[in-house]
Amino acid sequence: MANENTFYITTPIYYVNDVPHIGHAYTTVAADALARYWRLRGREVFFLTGLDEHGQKVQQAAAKAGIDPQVHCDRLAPQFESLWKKLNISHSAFIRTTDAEHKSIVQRYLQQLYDKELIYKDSYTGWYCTFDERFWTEKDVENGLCPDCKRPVDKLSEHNYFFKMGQYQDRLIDHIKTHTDFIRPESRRNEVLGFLHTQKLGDLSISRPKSRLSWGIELPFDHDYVTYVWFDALVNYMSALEYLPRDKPAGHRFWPANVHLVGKDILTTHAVYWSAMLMALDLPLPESIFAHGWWTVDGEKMSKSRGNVVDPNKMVETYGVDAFRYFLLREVPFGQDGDFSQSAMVTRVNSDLANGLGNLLSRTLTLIERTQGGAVPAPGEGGAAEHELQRAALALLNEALSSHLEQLEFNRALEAIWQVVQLANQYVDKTAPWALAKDERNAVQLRTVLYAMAETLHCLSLATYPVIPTSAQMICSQLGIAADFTSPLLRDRIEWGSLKPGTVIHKGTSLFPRIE
RNA sequence: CGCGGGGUGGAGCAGCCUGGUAGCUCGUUGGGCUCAUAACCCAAAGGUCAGAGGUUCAAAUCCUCUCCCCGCAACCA
Repeated sequence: MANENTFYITTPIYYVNDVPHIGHAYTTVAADALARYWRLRGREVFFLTGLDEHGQKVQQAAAKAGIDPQVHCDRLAPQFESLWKKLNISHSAFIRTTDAEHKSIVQRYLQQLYDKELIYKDSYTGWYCTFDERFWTEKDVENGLCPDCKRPVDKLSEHNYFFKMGQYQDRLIDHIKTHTDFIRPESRRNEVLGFLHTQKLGDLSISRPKSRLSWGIELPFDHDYVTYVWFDALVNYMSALEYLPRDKPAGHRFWPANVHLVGKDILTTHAVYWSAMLMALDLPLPESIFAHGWWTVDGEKMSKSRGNVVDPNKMVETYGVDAFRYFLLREVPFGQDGDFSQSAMVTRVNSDLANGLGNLLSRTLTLIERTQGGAVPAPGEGGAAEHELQRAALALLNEALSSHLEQLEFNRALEAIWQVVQLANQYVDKTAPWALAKDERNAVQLRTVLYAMAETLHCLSLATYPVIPTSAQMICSQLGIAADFTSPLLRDRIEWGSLKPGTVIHKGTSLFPRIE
């Protein structure tokens, strides 16, 4: 059972040789929103992301550039680190599989399994493409041709080490059946179950001979081999805990992880391989593996050859970091595929952010500035309209967080939060503070309305912080509230009335400028 | 017959499990307001819920068949 005071969330480690795209940004932003949320709730959060730096492609790319693979990795790693900075990602640690500590931990695990006779040597036969320097399975090969480069492949045998994964099939099925949240969303869970029910789970080839691939972690029990991706990469979720948390020795209190966020393409890897590995190592399985969907671009699959890869750096520069973060999490149910387009992006930003939340803040501040000398007024008793706004806003916001955000239903959470924006706008329209301001006899009523507007925004800042942290902070500072979002402001439910009358506002630049 | 998901106003979706006036966002049209980022608020138009058959007093919702789209089908991040 995971610790109730901690929260451990991971993204996959991204392949260092890749150019960061919208998919990388998506997973990482989602993880960040959850990490920020649980910190606000008062949990101790460990949020891990990082890089997978071994393997064929890195070795080849480095060779081509005539440099050492490690130097190659060191040159590429910053493009991810700088993107995370740009996207305002609050990860606790950044692991690289070439870290010396990671390598030795991987070796320790491999040795453990070898000693338990869960790893054995056997011959591996497959279809080998000399050009791509990789094996293909029977099914991949079409008419004896490499599916990638279309050159003829050869049937080749080589010795390799295998992990006895097959024996965990029944335990896996049982675990997935008895832990309904283990694989999410449910459709993916059914897929994995279907896969495990209809096929015989085989053992897993976990090594490559150095003669073919040298850029990897050497097997501790055979120096002629390196371990292939699985142990190297998946173990990062455990190894990081040993050397990256500030108080290293206690790092393991974060295990089992609360959520591994993954793309749907690597679900089997996590749900089946990683789980079997953990079982073999007698370690608890993660609480939950959540597979999100893919983004298409203008209705088409994103690919280098199509040249339609979305660069998150550009999105941040064009639309702003929070607008991009908001779009990613609002546009599509997490778990389903979605489509990205500039026009959808612009529509979202303008109607939800600029016209909605941004404009609400703007009209509130202007009214307070003009009629109250720039200080949040003390409210009067308040009537039915105020009570209804307060009740509905608190209900919606708390519901959005505790039942939607916590369930990774980001789009629903944001939808519910934005209903509050609409309610507030309706309230303003109905109470017409600009009209109240014309007659001194309505002064109390006016103050009540303005306070309600400001306090609604204050509540909104708390609820939106996980997704749009910079803007939430900005709402508070413009309202004159000294909110420290790094402290557990949300330890309890969002409550009404903590905004102090007399607070001096600081109307600044537009929260979200309209995009024309 | 490999397993699974889906086809709902112009666009994107919810509703289907637990049958009973078809809902949301964007867009369109008309009106209101003027505090606000030409934003906000109200209203209207627009759907035989892929097709056919069946169960039922009643079906988008349950059953059967057909057509179309999409995932999964492991050692490919």
